Amino acid sequence: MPLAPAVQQGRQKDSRTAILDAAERAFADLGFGGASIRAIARDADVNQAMIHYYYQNKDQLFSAVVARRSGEINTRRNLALDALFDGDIPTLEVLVEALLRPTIELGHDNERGGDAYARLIVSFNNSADDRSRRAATEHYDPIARRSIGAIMRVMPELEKAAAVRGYLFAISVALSVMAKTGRASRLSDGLCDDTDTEETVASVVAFACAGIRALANNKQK
Amino acid sequence: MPLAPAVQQGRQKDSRTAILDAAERAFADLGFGGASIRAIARDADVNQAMIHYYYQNKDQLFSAVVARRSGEINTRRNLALDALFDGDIPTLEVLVEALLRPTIELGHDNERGGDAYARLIVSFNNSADDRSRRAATEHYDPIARRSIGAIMRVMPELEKAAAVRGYLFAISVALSVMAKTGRASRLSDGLCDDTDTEETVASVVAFACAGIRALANNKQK
DNA sequence: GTCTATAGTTCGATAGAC
DNA sequence: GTCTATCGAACTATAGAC
Repeated sequence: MPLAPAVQQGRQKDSRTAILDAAERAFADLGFGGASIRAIARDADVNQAMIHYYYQNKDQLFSAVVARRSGEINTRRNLALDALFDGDIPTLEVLVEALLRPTIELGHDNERGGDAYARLIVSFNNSADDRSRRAATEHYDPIARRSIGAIMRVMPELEKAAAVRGYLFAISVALSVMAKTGRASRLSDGLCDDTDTEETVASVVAFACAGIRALANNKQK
Repeated sequence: MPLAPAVQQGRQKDSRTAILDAAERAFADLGFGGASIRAIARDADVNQAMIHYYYQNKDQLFSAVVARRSGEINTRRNLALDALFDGDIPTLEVLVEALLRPTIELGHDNERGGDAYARLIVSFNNSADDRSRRAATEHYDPIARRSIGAIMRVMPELEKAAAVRGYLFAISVALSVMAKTGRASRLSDGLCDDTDTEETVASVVAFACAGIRALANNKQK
């Protein structure tokens, strides 16, 4: 009796996500160049040739890893922005929390491997090679533009250059918090462990909002 | 007539720094795993075997790259801290600027290759592999502890956990500014190019100080 | 879809001549 | 110190059987 198509499809999907999960960890921990398809296949418990069958080559595998996560973050952010601006203009705190929460929560979701993607996004967000630039531009520039526009609506006195800076500064803080691996607790001798998601969100939001307001007062040029 | 020792020594030193410069660019652009000793040797215009002769292996070459820059930053930061606390307690703005300026200025010093090191430091500061952790712990934890202590002296009402967070947030903003490669100007349609070092320092300092003060008001736990 | 086998590169590191 | 030559291992990607 041949395998039912449903079962085959189920196994396909499992293999595909197992590959993405393993690739995400590998790219995050070893970088694109340091990660090897062989090791990813071993980690995902699939045959090496399957990775080429599903994703053709290493570059497209990398793209698939980024696309999966950015899609989720962008969807959540866009929904939050839609909801925020359908009535009164929200406060800066509410807006910034809506922007940063999806990112920080994903980074704290270790069960789903969010910690690995956190390190990965920090890496390509700060790298200058073509592959990294493409990932950032393609997957994150549109939502960045919309977010900057939202900040300017909430704080009309902020010049555009300051709003861009404020957004980038806030995101960099949120990303580094996502990717931090024991550095906070090491430096504080265990006093500050960053495990508590709500406490982390509150700290980052407070820090970023005060910073953005300071950029409004601190006249540039 | 044999070569004079002075000439030989001069060439040695040039080769060593040429290797470090090329390695810094390679590690920053391609990651540790993606960089190859062969390509570094080609870029530095030295024989491949010379890299092993001077630095034994890839890991020790990486260490040497990090040590060269961190030594400079740490020296400048320690001198600044010594000077700041020999009389009255400085303001938070003065302290934060003293902490961040060496880092930001190095990142803007493209002629000396500081932009490459900027990307490199962001990379290992946010990575979880042993090599990156070792680089961060060994070269930057001591000055980080001293800096956190200084922040607490300037703001006695700040709890230690908040001071640690404030320091890490401020550093992450400064580092991401160093490493940013056209993203600010792309998102602002050229309005904000981050070429002006003084303007950048002023923005980051204003943002970070306001953020740290907000952490003091925002009672944790 | 799944696998083996392998072609074709490139890598880090070393040995040894000069 | 500087170089060539090379070993042995790892890599990406593909061809082709089932």
